[in-house]
Amino acid sequence: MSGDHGHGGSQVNSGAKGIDSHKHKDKHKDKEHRHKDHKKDKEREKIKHSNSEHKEHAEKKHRDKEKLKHGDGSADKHREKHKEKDKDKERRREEKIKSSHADKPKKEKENGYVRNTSPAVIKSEPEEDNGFYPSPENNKSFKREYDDEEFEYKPKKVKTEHDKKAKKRKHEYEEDEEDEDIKPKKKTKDRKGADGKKTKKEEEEKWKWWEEERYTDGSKWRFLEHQGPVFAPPYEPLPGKVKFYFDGKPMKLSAPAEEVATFFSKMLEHEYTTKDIFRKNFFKDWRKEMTPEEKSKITDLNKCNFSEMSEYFKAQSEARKQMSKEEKQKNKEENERLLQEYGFCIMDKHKERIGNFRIEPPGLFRGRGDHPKMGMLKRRIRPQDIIINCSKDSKHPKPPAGTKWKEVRHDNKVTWLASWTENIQGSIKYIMLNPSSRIKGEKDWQKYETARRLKKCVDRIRTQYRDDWKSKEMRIRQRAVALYFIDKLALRAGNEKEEGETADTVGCCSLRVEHIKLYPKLDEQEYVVEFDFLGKDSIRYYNKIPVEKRVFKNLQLFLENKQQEDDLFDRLNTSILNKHLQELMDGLTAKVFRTYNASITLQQQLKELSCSDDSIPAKILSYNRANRAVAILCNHQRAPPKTFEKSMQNLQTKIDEKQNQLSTARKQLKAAKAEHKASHDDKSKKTVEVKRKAVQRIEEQLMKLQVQATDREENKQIALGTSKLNYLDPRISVAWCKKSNVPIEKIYNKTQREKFAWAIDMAERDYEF
DNA sequence: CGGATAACTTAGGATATGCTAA
DNA sequence: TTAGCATATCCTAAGTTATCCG
Repeated sequence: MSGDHGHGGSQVNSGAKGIDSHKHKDKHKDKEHRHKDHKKDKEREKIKHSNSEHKEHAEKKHRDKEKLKHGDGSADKHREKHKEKDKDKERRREEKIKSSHADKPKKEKENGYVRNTSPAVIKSEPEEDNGFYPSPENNKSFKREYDDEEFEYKPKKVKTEHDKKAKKRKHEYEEDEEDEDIKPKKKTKDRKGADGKKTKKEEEEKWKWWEEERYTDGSKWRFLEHQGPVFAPPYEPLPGKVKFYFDGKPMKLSAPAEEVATFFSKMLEHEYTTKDIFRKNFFKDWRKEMTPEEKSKITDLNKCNFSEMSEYFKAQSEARKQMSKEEKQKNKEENERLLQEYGFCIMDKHKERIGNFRIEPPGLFRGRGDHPKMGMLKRRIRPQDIIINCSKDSKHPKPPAGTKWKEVRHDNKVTWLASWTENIQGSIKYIMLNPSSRIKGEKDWQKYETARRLKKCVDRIRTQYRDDWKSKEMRIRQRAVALYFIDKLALRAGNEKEEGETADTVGCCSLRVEHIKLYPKLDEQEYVVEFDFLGKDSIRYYNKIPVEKRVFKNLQLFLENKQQEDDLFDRLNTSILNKHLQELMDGLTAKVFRTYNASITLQQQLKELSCSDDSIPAKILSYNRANRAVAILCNHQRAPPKTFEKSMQNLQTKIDEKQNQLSTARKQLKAAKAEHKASHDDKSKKTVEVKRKAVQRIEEQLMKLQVQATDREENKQIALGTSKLNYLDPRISVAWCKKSNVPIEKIYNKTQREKFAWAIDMAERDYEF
């Protein structure tokens, strides 16, 4: 059954990224489309969905698209609408908060692997909701018990007393409280100074959240205190000597206009400042910042000369590089101070690192790929734009002097500390914790547990979707073929996107006719499908893959009577797909397949490639190759580093040198041997040994270099980081390290070890995904 | 029920840091 | 000691998914 599902790597023939990755650009030239029409279209589509024939459906969709090309360019309407929406949002949010206390959890989703939560228990919750479900079968163990096979865990006894205390303690969570949770820290403190190895001790005593019980009521924390975000530094006007010229004449700009001009000048080197859309968007937004006089004068971007500004910033960054050691040190210390002050929060008695405590500075928006909004002004975020989230009983962060927060709320059903609405897409941005935090780690762990549950039923699911290829219902067939692609090719789900708001990219469900080509016969193979589309981040996915006859026939059917720009799966979207998946397995969604296939591939490949008597570098090469197979499967590409050729050359030079060294050493060894044969004395014997050792050492070094070269070459266009960080169950890697006697540091750097601390701590050598 | 959207994960490139060889 | 490069970290855009709401 699963024979069809090897993800060895060769099947993915990734196309070159970069230059050609944005080639689909002019497809939907006229992107000036309007909300209103769109709405109507959607309404019409509703009806369609329920009863129209497939053929009609496709045609209609197409017609609708055509229609979209004649809009009234109602940008203002659009904006107005946005405002109203914003107000609406806020109102809803308020209501939500108010009612959130009454809200009982609907589903015990928070712990995907906690499956046996009984409703009876929910009802019997005490008034003072402490967030844990009392477990009937209490265990005395301090460790959270989890069973790899069953994905259950039994919470230890709830300590209500403990929790009340926490509330009383309010602002004082000094480490010297008698609380058992923080005792270890106290010990550390005591030892400081007296013990030279204090940092090591501290690390040993890091909090093991994975040995504690989790919240099962949907709350994310009990107590949250932080300092609020760090704002972008205010704009510093240019020195008078740095001038901007319009139409050859110097012109002093007002501060707001000047600031926006500097954004542009800093990007002058980049190719995209030459792009029409970029320039158009920039100029439009820039003019909004100008005084009426400026506006009337500066009428044409082409007559603007930013070069002095550009030179000035180049010089500045050069100067920064040339800074003396002391200055650099000073900078570093300042950064460290900021980090210490704002980079941490207290969540439930533990100090946790914040991921992004700095507010995004203003600048020009650069979307990826062919983005219709590139060049627009990303406005400066002020305190009155920020919503703070913290617990009621915490010391609330202070807004900068003379300012106010937009709102301070206390919503413990979410994990963010602060949020604001960004002005380009109107989406919300958040300040959240670092991946090493409990709240992120638990979620990550849970993600892999869900994937492991998929492992257990994937055969059943595969059987089913193969069966569904034969369904008499079009929607079922489409669903089944899409799922097959998601499973076999690790495609993303592919939500619909609003045209004109973002780059034109697709995933599985949003594939269009133009993205695939069918070849009944290609070279030696039958039933080949060629994929060519831009996926997330406008990274090109290019792949030719033989599929089963039935899939092929279905695809032909789906394509009937459709235009290039019609949806391949016109009866499917991510919502339908995920609903179906949910029925197949609790917690199953499209992306779980990516996680599952990535992790299982790593495990398989490691088994296949590893050789126990390889040297460490060779083992690491094997690991990287296994990792690479996953990266190729998931299409994690990167632009070849600018210095790639050079660095390869350097490495080759080193190899050549090493080879010379080796032959010299070998000659010397030979000579020494001859010498020894002649004289048979102790001294010459020793020399032989020394020389032999030298040869061995150089051989090893050479091998290491060669391995490194291979690795680097193979990695030219492949990014390993994304899969390592997001798709590969870290316990597989940890177990492999233990089995292979490879130090974990060779696989995970410091940050990664912090993120995966839970896995490093709990996975044994025999761990199986 | 479907569209909108809040919340959160995943993503590649840019920039900073720090190590090594000259 | 420092330039040059490799690696780590930062940054924030772009996805997915569940839920909300009319």
